[in-house]
Amino acid sequence: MTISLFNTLTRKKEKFKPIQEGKVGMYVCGPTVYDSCHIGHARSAIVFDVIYRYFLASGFDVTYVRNFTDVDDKIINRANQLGIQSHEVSEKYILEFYEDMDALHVQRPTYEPYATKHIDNIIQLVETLIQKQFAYEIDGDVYFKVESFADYGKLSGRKLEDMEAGARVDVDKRKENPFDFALWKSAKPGEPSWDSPWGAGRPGWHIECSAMSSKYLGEHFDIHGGGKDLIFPHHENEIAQSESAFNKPFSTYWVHNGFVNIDSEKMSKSLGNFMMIKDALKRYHPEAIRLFLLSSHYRSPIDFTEQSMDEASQGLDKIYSLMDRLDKADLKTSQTKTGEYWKKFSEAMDDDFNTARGIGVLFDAIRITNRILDEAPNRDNSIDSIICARVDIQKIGEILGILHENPENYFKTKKTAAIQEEAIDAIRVEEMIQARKNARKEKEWAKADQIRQELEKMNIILEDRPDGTIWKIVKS
RNA sequence: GGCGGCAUAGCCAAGUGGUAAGGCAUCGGUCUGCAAAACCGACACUCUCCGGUUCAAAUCCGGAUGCCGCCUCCA
Repeated sequence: MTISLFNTLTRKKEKFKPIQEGKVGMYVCGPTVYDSCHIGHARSAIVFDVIYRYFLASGFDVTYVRNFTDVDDKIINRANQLGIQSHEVSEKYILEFYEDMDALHVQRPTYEPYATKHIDNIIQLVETLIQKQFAYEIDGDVYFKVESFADYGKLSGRKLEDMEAGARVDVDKRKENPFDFALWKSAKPGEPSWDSPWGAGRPGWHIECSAMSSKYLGEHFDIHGGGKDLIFPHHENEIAQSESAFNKPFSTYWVHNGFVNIDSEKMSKSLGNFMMIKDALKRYHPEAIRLFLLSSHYRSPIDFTEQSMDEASQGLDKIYSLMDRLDKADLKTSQTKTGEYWKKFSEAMDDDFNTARGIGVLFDAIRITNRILDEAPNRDNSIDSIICARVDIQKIGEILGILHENPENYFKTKKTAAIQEEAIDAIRVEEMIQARKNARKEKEWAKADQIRQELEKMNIILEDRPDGTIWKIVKS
Protein backbone atom coordinates (compact mmCIF):
# COMPACT_ATOMS: atom_id res chain seq x y z
CA MET A 1 0.00 0.00 0.00
CA THR A 2 1.32 3.42 -0.85
CA ILE A 3 0.99 6.52 1.21
CA SER A 4 -1.27 9.28 -0.06
CA LEU A 5 -1.09 12.81 1.17
CA PHE A 6 -2.86 16.08 0.53
CA ASN A 7 -0.67 18.47 -1.40
CA THR A 8 -1.44 22.16 -0.81
CA LEU A 9 0.23 22.95 -4.14
CA THR A 10 -2.26 20.93 -6.19
CA ARG A 11 -5.10 21.01 -3.62
CA LYS A 12 -5.48 17.28 -4.14
CA LYS A 13 -4.63 14.11 -2.35
CA GLU A 14 -1.81 12.42 -4.24
CA LYS A 15 0.11 9.17 -4.07
CA PHE A 16 3.50 9.70 -2.51
CA LYS A 17 6.27 9.20 -5.06
CA PRO A 18 9.70 9.91 -3.64
CA ILE A 19 12.36 11.53 -5.80
CA GLN A 20 14.72 8.73 -4.84
CA GLU A 21 13.24 5.29 -4.35
CA GLY A 22 12.92 4.46 -0.67
CA LYS A 23 14.01 7.88 0.56
CA VAL A 24 12.18 10.88 1.94
CA GLY A 25 13.55 14.39 2.29
CA MET A 26 11.35 16.49 4.55
CA TYR A 27 11.74 20.08 5.68
CA VAL A 28 9.48 21.61 8.30
CA CYS A 29 9.53 25.23 9.43
CA GLY A 30 10.49 25.36 13.07
CA PRO A 31 9.92 28.13 15.58
CA THR A 32 11.13 31.69 15.68
CA VAL A 33 12.71 31.58 19.10
CA TYR A 34 11.58 34.80 20.74
CA ASP A 35 9.06 33.42 23.26
CA SER A 36 7.80 30.24 24.88
CA CYS A 37 6.08 27.76 22.60
CA HIS A 38 2.32 27.38 22.70
CA ILE A 39 0.04 24.47 22.00
CA GLY A 40 -0.06 25.41 18.30
CA HIS A 41 3.67 24.84 18.01
CA ALA A 42 3.10 21.53 19.76
CA ARG A 43 0.53 20.51 17.16
CA SER A 44 2.83 21.26 14.27
CA ALA A 45 5.77 19.49 15.90
CA ILE A 46 3.67 16.46 16.84
CA VAL A 47 1.91 16.16 13.49
CA PHE A 48 5.22 16.10 11.63
CA ASP A 49 6.77 13.89 14.29
CA VAL A 50 4.05 11.32 13.60
CA ILE A 51 4.53 11.67 9.85
CA TYR A 52 8.26 11.16 10.35
CA ARG A 53 7.68 8.10 12.55
CA TYR A 54 5.23 6.63 10.06
CA PHE A 55 7.57 7.02 7.10
CA LEU A 56 10.30 5.33 9.11
CA ALA A 57 7.96 2.51 10.11
CA SER A 58 7.00 2.13 6.45
CA GLY A 59 10.62 1.41 5.62
CA PHE A 60 11.72 4.76 4.24
CA ASP A 61 15.10 6.27 4.83
CA VAL A 62 14.03 9.71 6.05
CA THR A 63 16.07 12.88 6.27
CA TYR A 64 14.05 15.25 8.39
CA VAL A 65 15.13 18.87 8.75
CA ARG A 66 13.54 21.40 11.10
CA ASN A 67 15.13 24.81 11.44
CA PHE A 68 15.38 27.41 14.16
CA THR A 69 14.79 30.99 13.09
CA ASP A 70 17.21 32.59 15.50
CA VAL A 71 17.56 36.04 13.96
CA ASP A 72 14.48 38.14 13.36
CA ASP A 73 12.78 41.43 14.25
CA LYS A 74 10.80 39.84 17.03
CA ILE A 75 13.90 38.42 18.66
CA ILE A 76 15.62 41.79 18.41
CA ASN A 77 12.61 43.54 19.92
CA ARG A 78 12.49 41.07 22.75
CA ALA A 79 16.19 41.51 23.43
CA ASN A 80 15.75 45.28 23.55
CA GLN A 81 12.85 44.91 25.94
CA LEU A 82 14.86 42.72 28.26
CA GLY A 83 18.07 44.68 27.82
CA ILE A 84 20.04 41.63 26.70
CA GLN A 85 21.69 40.42 23.52
CA SER A 86 19.47 38.90 20.87
CA HIS A 87 21.46 35.66 20.85
CA GLU A 88 20.74 35.35 24.57
CA VAL A 89 17.04 35.50 23.78
CA SER A 90 17.25 32.84 21.09
CA GLU A 91 19.46 30.57 23.20
CA LYS A 92 17.04 30.76 26.11
CA TYR A 93 14.04 29.84 24.01
CA ILE A 94 15.83 27.12 22.10
CA LEU A 95 16.54 25.43 25.43
CA GLU A 96 12.93 25.86 26.43
CA PHE A 97 11.79 24.47 23.09
CA TYR A 98 13.82 21.33 23.71
CA GLU A 99 12.35 20.96 27.18
CA ASP A 100 8.85 21.15 25.72
CA MET A 101 9.58 18.81 22.84
CA ASP A 102 11.33 16.24 24.99
CA ALA A 103 8.45 16.27 27.46
CA LEU A 104 6.03 15.68 24.57
CA HIS A 105 8.19 12.85 23.20
CA VAL A 106 8.79 14.66 19.94
CA GLN A 107 11.76 12.97 18.30
CA ARG A 108 14.73 15.01 17.19
CA PRO A 109 14.89 15.56 13.44
CA THR A 110 17.95 14.47 11.50
CA TYR A 111 19.18 18.05 11.26
CA GLU A 112 18.17 21.18 13.18
CA PRO A 113 19.97 24.01 11.47
CA TYR A 114 20.13 27.57 12.82
CA ALA A 115 19.73 30.51 10.45
CA THR A 116 22.67 32.30 12.04
CA LYS A 117 24.98 29.39 11.32
CA HIS A 118 24.20 29.47 7.61
CA ILE A 119 24.87 33.09 6.77
CA ASP A 120 27.41 32.13 4.09
CA ASN A 121 24.89 29.90 2.32
CA ILE A 122 22.30 32.64 2.55
CA ILE A 123 24.60 35.33 1.14
CA GLN A 124 25.58 33.04 -1.69
CA LEU A 125 21.95 32.38 -2.53
CA VAL A 126 21.11 36.10 -2.49
CA GLU A 127 24.06 36.77 -4.79
CA THR A 128 22.80 34.15 -7.21
CA LEU A 129 19.38 35.77 -7.24
CA ILE A 130 20.83 39.22 -7.90
CA GLN A 131 23.06 37.85 -10.60
CA LYS A 132 20.12 36.15 -12.30
CA GLN A 133 18.20 39.44 -11.99
CA PHE A 134 15.51 38.06 -9.73
CA ALA A 135 16.56 40.45 -6.97
CA TYR A 136 17.81 44.01 -6.58
CA GLU A 137 19.67 45.98 -3.96
CA ILE A 138 18.71 49.36 -2.52
CA ASP A 139 20.73 51.07 0.22
CA GLY A 140 22.03 47.81 1.65
CA ASP A 141 18.68 46.02 1.47
CA VAL A 142 18.06 43.30 -1.08
CA TYR A 143 14.58 42.51 -2.37
CA PHE A 144 13.18 39.69 -4.41
CA LYS A 145 11.37 40.88 -7.51
CA VAL A 146 8.04 39.03 -7.40
CA GLU A 147 7.14 40.00 -10.96
CA SER A 148 10.20 38.15 -12.21
CA PHE A 149 8.71 34.86 -11.10
CA ALA A 150 5.84 33.95 -13.40
CA ASP A 151 4.40 31.36 -11.03
CA TYR A 152 4.23 33.72 -8.05
CA GLY A 153 1.07 32.83 -6.10
CA LYS A 154 0.80 29.22 -7.24
CA LEU A 155 0.90 27.78 -3.72
CA SER A 156 -1.56 30.13 -2.06
CA GLY A 157 -3.75 30.45 -5.14
CA ARG A 158 -3.54 34.21 -5.41
CA LYS A 159 -2.65 36.52 -8.20
CA LEU A 160 -0.50 39.58 -7.79
CA GLU A 161 -3.17 41.75 -9.44
CA ASP A 162 -5.86 40.57 -7.01
CA MET A 163 -3.69 41.14 -4.00
CA GLU A 164 -2.88 44.68 -4.92
CA ALA A 165 -6.57 45.46 -4.69
CA GLY A 166 -6.44 44.47 -1.04
CA ALA A 167 -3.43 46.72 -0.53
CA ARG A 168 -2.86 46.09 3.13
CA VAL A 169 0.86 46.04 2.64
CA ASP A 170 3.60 48.39 3.62
CA VAL A 171 4.22 51.25 1.24
CA ASP A 172 7.94 51.22 0.84
CA LYS A 173 8.25 53.45 -2.21
CA ARG A 174 11.69 52.10 -2.96
CA LYS A 175 10.34 48.68 -3.82
CA GLU A 176 9.44 47.95 -7.42
CA ASN A 177 6.33 46.07 -6.34
CA PRO A 178 4.74 46.28 -2.89
CA PHE A 179 4.97 42.49 -2.64
CA ASP A 180 8.69 42.38 -3.23
CA PHE A 181 10.14 40.91 -0.07
CA ALA A 182 13.43 41.30 1.74
CA LEU A 183 16.18 38.77 1.17
CA TRP A 184 18.70 40.81 3.12
CA LYS A 185 18.13 43.66 5.57
CA SER A 186 20.71 46.30 6.34
CA ALA A 187 21.55 46.55 10.02
CA LYS A 188 20.44 49.43 12.19
CA PRO A 189 22.84 50.41 14.97
CA GLY A 190 22.91 47.84 17.76
CA GLU A 191 21.30 45.09 15.72
CA PRO A 192 23.02 41.77 15.15
CA SER A 193 24.70 41.83 11.76
CA TRP A 194 27.03 40.04 9.42
CA ASP A 195 29.26 41.41 6.67
CA SER A 196 27.92 41.01 3.18
CA PRO A 197 28.52 42.38 -0.31
CA TRP A 198 25.75 44.90 0.51
CA GLY A 199 27.20 45.99 3.83
CA ALA A 200 26.45 44.87 7.36
CA GLY A 201 23.05 43.25 7.69
CA ARG A 202 21.04 40.14 8.37
CA PRO A 203 18.94 37.72 6.35
CA GLY A 204 15.25 38.26 5.64
CA TRP A 205 12.90 35.66 7.00
CA HIS A 206 12.22 33.45 3.99
CA ILE A 207 15.69 33.05 2.55
CA GLU A 208 17.07 30.96 5.40
CA CYS A 209 14.68 28.10 4.62
CA SER A 210 15.71 28.02 0.97
CA ALA A 211 19.38 28.10 1.90
CA MET A 212 19.17 25.43 4.58
CA SER A 213 16.77 23.08 2.81
CA SER A 214 18.96 23.05 -0.28
CA LYS A 215 22.04 22.43 1.82
CA TYR A 216 20.64 19.45 3.72
CA LEU A 217 18.13 18.01 1.27
CA GLY A 218 19.15 19.26 -2.15
CA GLU A 219 17.54 21.82 -4.40
CA HIS A 220 14.56 19.58 -5.04
CA PHE A 221 13.18 17.49 -2.19
CA ASP A 222 10.01 15.61 -1.28
CA ILE A 223 8.01 17.27 1.47
CA HIS A 224 7.86 20.74 2.92
CA GLY A 225 5.64 21.34 5.91
CA GLY A 226 4.49 23.87 8.45
CA GLY A 227 1.46 25.59 9.90
CA LYS A 228 -1.32 26.69 7.58
CA ASP A 229 -0.54 30.34 8.17
CA LEU A 230 2.86 29.91 6.56
CA ILE A 231 1.38 29.22 3.14
CA PHE A 232 1.38 32.94 2.45
CA PRO A 233 3.68 34.70 2.36
CA HIS A 234 6.42 32.49 3.78
CA HIS A 235 6.15 29.36 1.67
CA GLU A 236 5.05 31.24 -1.41
CA ASN A 237 8.22 33.28 -1.15
CA GLU A 238 10.39 30.25 -0.53
CA ILE A 239 9.13 28.74 -3.76
CA ALA A 240 9.77 31.95 -5.68
CA GLN A 241 13.35 32.26 -4.41
CA SER A 242 14.30 28.63 -4.67
CA GLU A 243 12.84 27.90 -8.06
CA SER A 244 14.31 31.11 -9.46
CA ALA A 245 17.76 30.40 -8.06
CA PHE A 246 17.91 26.67 -8.79
CA ASN A 247 15.73 26.56 -11.87
CA LYS A 248 13.97 23.38 -10.81
CA PRO A 249 10.90 22.47 -8.76
CA PHE A 250 11.40 23.09 -5.05
CA SER A 251 9.35 20.73 -2.86
CA THR A 252 7.16 18.10 -4.52
CA TYR A 253 4.57 18.01 -1.72
CA TRP A 254 3.42 20.77 0.63
CA VAL A 255 1.81 19.71 3.87
CA HIS A 256 0.14 22.19 6.23
CA ASN A 257 -1.40 21.59 9.62
CA GLY A 258 -4.47 23.42 10.95
CA PHE A 259 -4.68 25.71 13.95
CA VAL A 260 -5.43 25.06 17.58
CA ASN A 261 -8.17 27.25 19.02
CA ILE A 262 -8.67 27.83 22.73
CA ASP A 263 -12.32 27.55 23.77
CA SER A 264 -13.35 28.24 20.16
CA GLU A 265 -11.20 31.33 19.90
CA LYS A 266 -8.01 31.89 18.04
CA MET A 267 -4.96 32.39 20.23
CA SER A 268 -3.99 36.01 20.00
CA LYS A 269 -2.05 38.69 21.78
CA SER A 270 -5.13 40.86 22.20
CA LEU A 271 -7.18 38.08 23.82
CA GLY A 272 -4.19 36.99 25.87
CA ASN A 273 -5.35 33.40 25.58
CA PHE A 274 -2.13 31.65 24.65
CA MET A 275 -1.90 28.12 25.98
CA MET A 276 1.80 27.56 26.47
CA ILE A 277 3.13 24.02 26.26
CA LYS A 278 4.76 24.24 29.66
CA ASP A 279 1.44 25.28 31.22
CA ALA A 280 -0.49 22.54 29.46
CA LEU A 281 2.09 20.06 30.75
CA LYS A 282 1.42 21.16 34.29
CA ARG A 283 -2.21 20.17 33.93
CA TYR A 284 -2.17 17.22 31.58
CA HIS A 285 -0.10 14.17 30.85
CA PRO A 286 2.12 14.73 27.79
CA GLU A 287 0.67 11.70 26.08
CA ALA A 288 -2.86 12.97 26.72
CA ILE A 289 -1.84 16.14 24.89
CA ARG A 290 -0.54 14.04 22.00
CA LEU A 291 -3.67 11.93 21.94
CA PHE A 292 -5.83 15.03 21.91
CA LEU A 293 -3.85 16.73 19.14
CA LEU A 294 -3.97 13.57 17.02
CA SER A 295 -7.66 12.88 17.59
CA SER A 296 -8.67 15.14 14.70
CA HIS A 297 -7.26 15.11 11.20
CA TYR A 298 -4.13 17.24 11.01
CA ARG A 299 -5.59 19.70 8.51
CA SER A 300 -8.76 20.46 10.51
CA PRO A 301 -8.89 23.15 13.13
CA ILE A 302 -8.99 21.73 16.64
CA ASP A 303 -10.43 23.23 19.81
CA PHE A 304 -8.42 23.01 23.03
CA THR A 305 -10.93 22.92 25.90
CA GLU A 306 -10.94 21.49 29.36
CA GLN A 307 -13.56 18.99 28.30
CA SER A 308 -11.67 17.73 25.27
CA MET A 309 -8.49 17.42 27.33
CA ASP A 310 -10.33 15.51 30.06
CA GLU A 311 -11.67 13.16 27.42
CA ALA A 312 -8.21 12.62 26.00
CA SER A 313 -6.91 11.95 29.51
CA GLN A 314 -9.66 9.41 30.07
CA GLY A 315 -8.81 7.78 26.76
CA LEU A 316 -5.18 7.49 27.79
CA ASP A 317 -6.21 5.91 31.11
CA LYS A 318 -8.25 3.40 29.16
CA ILE A 319 -5.26 2.47 27.01
CA TYR A 320 -2.94 2.13 29.98
CA SER A 321 -5.55 0.13 31.92
CA LEU A 322 -5.52 -2.52 29.26
CA MET A 323 -1.72 -2.52 29.11
CA ASP A 324 -1.64 -2.97 32.87
CA ARG A 325 -4.10 -5.84 32.58
CA LEU A 326 -1.94 -7.45 29.92
CA ASP A 327 1.19 -7.07 32.04
CA LYS A 328 -0.53 -8.82 34.89
CA ALA A 329 -1.97 -11.55 32.68
CA ASP A 330 1.53 -13.01 32.54
CA LEU A 331 1.59 -13.97 28.88
CA LYS A 332 5.06 -15.08 28.07
CA THR A 333 5.96 -14.60 24.46
CA SER A 334 8.55 -13.26 22.13
CA GLN A 335 6.06 -13.02 19.30
CA THR A 336 6.32 -9.78 17.35
CA LYS A 337 4.16 -10.45 14.31
CA THR A 338 1.61 -7.70 13.68
CA GLY A 339 -2.05 -8.42 13.05
CA GLU A 340 -5.31 -6.98 11.81
CA TYR A 341 -5.26 -3.84 13.98
CA TRP A 342 -1.90 -2.74 12.71
CA LYS A 343 -3.10 -3.42 9.18
CA LYS A 344 -6.17 -1.25 9.67
CA PHE A 345 -4.16 1.42 11.41
CA SER A 346 -1.69 1.48 8.50
CA GLU A 347 -4.53 1.83 6.04
CA ALA A 348 -5.75 4.88 7.96
CA MET A 349 -2.24 6.35 8.06
CA ASP A 350 -1.65 5.62 4.39
CA ASP A 351 -4.68 7.79 3.71
CA ASP A 352 -3.22 11.22 4.37
CA PHE A 353 -2.03 10.33 7.89
CA ASN A 354 -5.52 9.89 9.25
CA THR A 355 -4.65 9.56 12.92
CA ALA A 356 -8.27 10.14 13.98
CA ARG A 357 -9.32 6.99 12.15
CA GLY A 358 -6.23 5.23 13.45
CA ILE A 359 -7.14 6.04 17.04
CA GLY A 360 -10.56 4.53 16.35
CA VAL A 361 -8.77 1.29 15.38
CA LEU A 362 -6.75 1.49 18.59
CA PHE A 363 -9.93 1.67 20.69
CA ASP A 364 -11.42 -1.23 18.75
CA ALA A 365 -8.37 -3.29 19.65
CA ILE A 366 -8.71 -2.31 23.29
CA ARG A 367 -12.38 -3.10 23.53
CA ILE A 368 -12.07 -6.49 21.88
CA THR A 369 -9.01 -7.47 23.89
CA ASN A 370 -10.74 -6.53 27.12
CA ARG A 371 -13.65 -8.67 26.07
CA ILE A 372 -11.45 -11.69 25.44
CA LEU A 373 -9.76 -11.09 28.77
CA ASP A 374 -13.18 -10.98 30.46
CA GLU A 375 -14.65 -13.98 28.77
CA ALA A 376 -12.13 -16.65 27.87
CA PRO A 377 -8.56 -15.60 28.48
CA ASN A 378 -7.13 -19.09 28.66
CA ARG A 379 -8.22 -20.63 25.40
CA ASP A 380 -5.35 -21.18 22.97
CA ASN A 381 -6.80 -19.00 20.24
CA SER A 382 -7.63 -16.34 22.85
CA ILE A 383 -4.01 -16.21 23.92
CA ASP A 384 -2.94 -15.81 20.30
CA SER A 385 -5.41 -12.97 19.76
CA ILE A 386 -4.34 -11.22 22.93
CA ILE A 387 -0.64 -11.46 22.15
CA CYS A 388 -1.19 -10.29 18.61
CA ALA A 389 -3.33 -7.34 19.75
CA ARG A 390 -0.67 -6.37 22.24
CA VAL A 391 1.99 -6.23 19.52
CA ASP A 392 -0.32 -4.10 17.39
CA ILE A 393 -1.20 -1.72 20.21
CA GLN A 394 2.46 -1.22 21.06
CA LYS A 395 3.31 -0.53 17.46
CA ILE A 396 0.42 1.91 17.05
CA GLY A 397 1.60 3.57 20.26
CA GLU A 398 5.07 3.98 18.79
CA ILE A 399 3.67 5.85 15.80
CA LEU A 400 1.42 8.07 17.91
CA GLY A 401 4.26 8.60 20.37
CA ILE A 402 2.41 7.26 23.41
CA LEU A 403 2.81 4.32 25.78
CA HIS A 404 6.32 5.28 26.84
CA GLU A 405 5.54 4.48 30.44
CA ASN A 406 5.26 1.28 32.33
CA PRO A 407 1.50 1.01 33.01
CA GLU A 408 1.85 0.44 36.73
CA ASN A 409 4.14 3.42 36.94
CA TYR A 410 1.76 5.54 34.88
CA PHE A 411 -1.02 5.10 37.41
CA LYS A 412 1.32 5.46 40.36
CA THR A 413 2.75 8.73 39.09
CA LYS A 414 -0.68 10.01 38.28
CA LYS A 415 -1.87 9.20 41.77
CA THR A 416 1.13 10.82 43.43
CA ALA A 417 0.50 13.99 41.47
CA ALA A 418 -3.18 14.00 42.37
CA ILE A 419 -2.42 13.40 46.06
CA GLN A 420 -0.32 16.53 46.04
CA GLU A 421 -2.71 18.57 43.99
CA GLU A 422 -5.76 17.66 46.04
CA ALA A 423 -3.82 17.74 49.33
CA ILE A 424 -4.84 14.24 50.30
CA ASP A 425 -3.56 12.48 53.40
CA ALA A 426 -2.54 9.17 51.87
CA ILE A 427 -1.78 7.52 55.19
CA ARG A 428 -5.24 8.26 56.49
CA VAL A 429 -6.77 6.91 53.29
CA GLU A 430 -4.81 3.69 53.64
CA GLU A 431 -5.98 3.37 57.24
CA MET A 432 -9.58 3.83 56.21
CA ILE A 433 -9.20 1.23 53.49
CA GLN A 434 -7.73 -1.18 56.03
CA ALA A 435 -10.67 -0.52 58.37
CA ARG A 436 -13.07 -1.19 55.53
CA LYS A 437 -11.23 -4.37 54.68
CA ASN A 438 -11.69 -5.59 58.25
CA ALA A 439 -15.33 -4.65 58.20
CA ARG A 440 -15.83 -6.54 54.96
CA LYS A 441 -14.12 -9.58 56.39
CA GLU A 442 -16.70 -9.54 59.17
CA LYS A 443 -19.43 -8.87 56.62
CA GLU A 444 -20.27 -5.60 58.31
CA TRP A 445 -21.48 -4.12 55.05
CA ALA A 446 -23.02 -1.00 56.55
CA LYS A 447 -19.75 -0.03 58.12
CA ALA A 448 -17.83 -0.81 54.93
CA ASP A 449 -20.20 1.31 52.88
CA GLN A 450 -19.94 4.15 55.33
CA ILE A 451 -16.19 4.21 54.89
CA ARG A 452 -16.59 4.15 51.12
CA GLN A 453 -18.93 7.13 51.34
CA GLU A 454 -16.57 9.08 53.53
CA LEU A 455 -13.80 8.49 51.02
CA GLU A 456 -16.06 9.55 48.20
CA LYS A 457 -16.54 12.87 49.93
CA MET A 458 -12.77 13.21 49.78
CA ASN A 459 -12.96 12.58 46.00
CA ILE A 460 -11.59 9.10 46.40
CA ILE A 461 -13.01 6.15 44.52
CA LEU A 462 -12.29 2.56 45.53
CA GLU A 463 -11.90 -0.42 43.29
CA ASP A 464 -11.96 -3.90 44.82
CA ARG A 465 -9.79 -6.03 42.61
CA PRO A 466 -8.98 -9.72 42.97
CA ASP A 467 -5.54 -8.83 44.30
CA GLY A 468 -6.71 -6.14 46.72
CA THR A 469 -8.34 -2.75 46.91
CA ILE A 470 -6.92 0.17 44.98
CA TRP A 471 -7.99 3.78 45.17
CA LYS A 472 -8.18 6.59 42.67
CA ILE A 473 -8.63 10.31 42.95
CA VAL A 474 -11.22 12.13 40.91
CA LYS A 475 -10.35 15.73 40.23
CA SER A 476 -12.62 18.19 41.96
C1' G B 1 -12.58 43.60 -1.65
C1' G B 2 -9.52 38.90 -3.13
C1' C B 3 -8.48 33.62 -1.97
C1' G B 4 -9.47 29.14 0.75
C1' G B 5 -11.85 25.86 4.25
C1' C B 6 -15.75 23.80 7.22
C1' A B 7 -21.16 22.38 8.48
C1' U B 8 -22.25 14.44 10.54
C1' A B 9 -26.21 12.35 17.44
C1' G B 10 -26.15 16.04 23.88
C1' C B 11 -20.54 16.91 23.03
C1' C B 12 -15.74 15.49 20.30
C1' A B 13 -14.87 13.04 15.66
C1' A B 14 -14.01 9.39 11.11
C1' G B 15 -16.30 8.86 6.51
C1' U B 16 -13.26 10.85 -0.63
C1' G B 17 -20.52 7.08 -5.02
C1' G B 18 -22.93 1.33 -2.44
C1' U B 19 -26.56 2.15 2.37
C1' A B 20 -23.48 6.27 9.06
C1' A B 21 -15.98 4.03 12.64
C1' G B 22 -14.39 5.42 17.38
C1' G B 23 -14.40 8.33 22.05
C1' C B 24 -17.10 11.11 25.99
C1' A B 25 -21.99 11.64 28.22
C1' U B 26 -26.83 9.24 29.14
C1' C B 27 -30.13 4.86 29.90
C1' G B 28 -30.69 -0.58 30.50
C1' G B 29 -27.92 -5.35 31.53
C1' U B 30 -23.64 -8.90 33.04
C1' C B 31 -20.09 -8.94 37.02
C1' U B 32 -19.95 -7.20 42.43
C1' G B 33 -22.12 -7.91 49.53
C1' C B 34 -22.60 -2.69 47.41
C1' A B 35 -19.54 -0.19 44.05
C1' A B 36 -15.62 0.78 40.52
C1' A B 37 -13.22 -1.07 36.25
C1' A B 38 -14.30 -4.12 32.07
C1' C B 39 -17.83 -6.12 28.80
C1' C B 40 -22.90 -6.52 26.34
C1' G B 41 -27.17 -3.69 24.59
C1' A B 42 -29.83 1.05 23.50
C1' C B 43 -28.68 5.95 21.53
C1' A B 44 -28.24 9.94 13.74
C1' C B 45 -34.32 5.60 8.99
C1' U B 46 -30.11 10.13 8.66
C1' C B 47 -25.46 13.71 7.63
C1' U B 48 -27.37 22.77 7.71
C1' C B 49 -31.20 23.85 3.79
C1' C B 50 -32.97 23.77 -1.57
C1' G B 51 -32.32 21.85 -6.37
C1' G B 52 -29.55 18.55 -9.95
C1' U B 53 -26.51 14.11 -11.85
C1' U B 54 -26.89 8.65 -10.85
C1' C B 55 -29.72 2.18 -10.39
C1' A B 56 -27.39 4.32 -5.92
C1' A B 57 -25.14 10.73 -2.81
C1' A B 58 -23.05 12.48 3.96
C1' U B 59 -19.90 11.69 -0.26
C1' C B 60 -20.24 14.54 -7.17
C1' C B 61 -22.46 19.40 -9.42
C1' G B 62 -25.26 24.22 -8.78
C1' G B 63 -27.50 27.57 -5.32
C1' A B 64 -28.79 29.44 -0.24
C1' U B 65 -27.61 30.04 4.97
C1' G B 66 -24.17 29.85 8.98
C1' C B 67 -19.19 29.52 11.01
C1' C B 68 -13.85 29.91 10.39
C1' G B 69 -8.97 30.94 8.30
C1' C B 70 -5.38 33.65 5.11
C1' C B 71 -4.30 38.29 2.43
C1' U B 72 -0.40 41.91 9.12
C1' C B 73 7.35 37.76 9.88
C1' C B 74 0.79 34.27 14.27
C1' A B 75 2.32 27.02 14.13
